[in-house]
Amino acid sequence: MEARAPKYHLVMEQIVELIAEQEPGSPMPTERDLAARFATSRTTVRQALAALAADGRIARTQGSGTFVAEPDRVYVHQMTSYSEDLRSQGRQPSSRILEVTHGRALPDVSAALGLEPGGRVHRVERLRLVDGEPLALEVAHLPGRLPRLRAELERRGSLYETLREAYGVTLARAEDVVETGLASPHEAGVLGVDTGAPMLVIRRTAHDADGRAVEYTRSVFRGDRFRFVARSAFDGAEVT
Amino acid sequence: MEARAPKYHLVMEQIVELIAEQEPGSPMPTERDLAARFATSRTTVRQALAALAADGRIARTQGSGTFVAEPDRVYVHQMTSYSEDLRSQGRQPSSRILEVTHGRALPDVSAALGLEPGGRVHRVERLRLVDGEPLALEVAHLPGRLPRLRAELERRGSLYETLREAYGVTLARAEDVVETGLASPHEAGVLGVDTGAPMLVIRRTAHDADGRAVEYTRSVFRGDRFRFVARSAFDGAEVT
DNA sequence: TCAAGAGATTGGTATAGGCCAAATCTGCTA
DNA sequence: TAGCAGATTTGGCCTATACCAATCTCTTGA
Repeated sequence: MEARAPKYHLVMEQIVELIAEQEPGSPMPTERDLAARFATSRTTVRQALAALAADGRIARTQGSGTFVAEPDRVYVHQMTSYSEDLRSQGRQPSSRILEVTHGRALPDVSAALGLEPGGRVHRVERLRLVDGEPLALEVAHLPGRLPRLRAELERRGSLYETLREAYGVTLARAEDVVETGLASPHEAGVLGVDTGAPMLVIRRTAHDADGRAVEYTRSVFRGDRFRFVARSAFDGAEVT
Repeated sequence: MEARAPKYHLVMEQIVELIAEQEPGSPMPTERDLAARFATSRTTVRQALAALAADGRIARTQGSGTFVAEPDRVYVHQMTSYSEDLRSQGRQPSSRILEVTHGRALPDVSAALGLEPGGRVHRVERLRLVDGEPLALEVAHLPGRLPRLRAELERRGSLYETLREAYGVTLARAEDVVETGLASPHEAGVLGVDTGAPMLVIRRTAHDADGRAVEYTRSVFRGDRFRFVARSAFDGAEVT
């Protein structure tokens, strides 16, 4: 039942010991040095380093080197306002609109929004930052007529505020499905992570008070930094 | 801003097209065949296949081959009983006790439970299965005196039921922190996934009505199958 | 005919090395 | 002294190959 540990995992553990007493920011030996030190190939070292990077324990910069890192965790509580939540942690949230389009919905989107296949939706792609650093890439899909959406959104910043004030759309309830994903090249590029890095994906479907689906949003958070916090009062629920 | 897509990502997309019309269970070309077909190295093909396996779209068996798979998703709602939730989805949940120990808590555990460093805790390691297939590895840490814990737990199956009925411990509220993780060799072995496969990790801290921490549990779910669902009523919360 | 063993096939892991891209350093010139 | 160009360093990506482990198929013997 006990799986044999691959060599790169052992190397990873050795690297953890190596950096245990190092201050965040301090440089580590190069990949080539680590390979010589651990008498292994550079590829094996790279696998070990990738796993540590996925956990935010090291930061790797091409051309510069690999550095010990303190995981800079961001916690977001489900029931609270994202921005207020971050501010209460002393963080500075901001966001940037990357693209706003209007076109046919892909099958998963139209299904989530209860549209007929190929129905038209507005698509808003935003980058979410904390203290100026990218944290998440969010693509919202919104059905219905939303004239001048980009301008209205740029004026207010908040998508929900925009929906409510500019279009009379008020959200009543939402369902978040949390899962893992691997960063696509596009996501990797805008978030400053590697393609294939583990990400925390949240797919939200929100409905208004009449039960109409008014939003389907897929958000991809950096797995090394983001933590989703859900609280519950007990009724015997045993999630685990 | 657009990152160059690594070759393995392109190969992955080609493989997706290749299997788009295939039935789940149907065999795919071998790694060596795919490498020849896409004029690339087997290592690059393997990277592409690993990404698809992480999403549950293919199943890889050493010595046998690689097969198209239908992601067999399991959805668990935060506010409901795990077992009842699964049964309502027509699934058959079960669990198996792997190990029950009593010893010194590691620093993260003692911190989570508000114990002094090295304080003693009971540790219960369980495998969670759905329809006979491993889904999660769960390690619960429980403070206090819990005599004959293993026997009591084996009698009842449910940890919370055991705590309540055998030890008078009733949980009042819990906080779940959801994050990504990579499967350790141990986790990989018991869950039947590869070391390093992306996992959804839920760390739960539960308190009783007096605010005492009575449980700290880390659960590691297969990222290719497990989805954590959280619902909220709106108060302007904008998680994404 | 069935079971066991041998051989073939296929995925799993690792090595050695090459080449490219990003960052940094060094040296030269204005 | 500052800026720029070139060289160097270091991480990022890929190739070719070898070997091992798990599974499947075929052959042989009882």
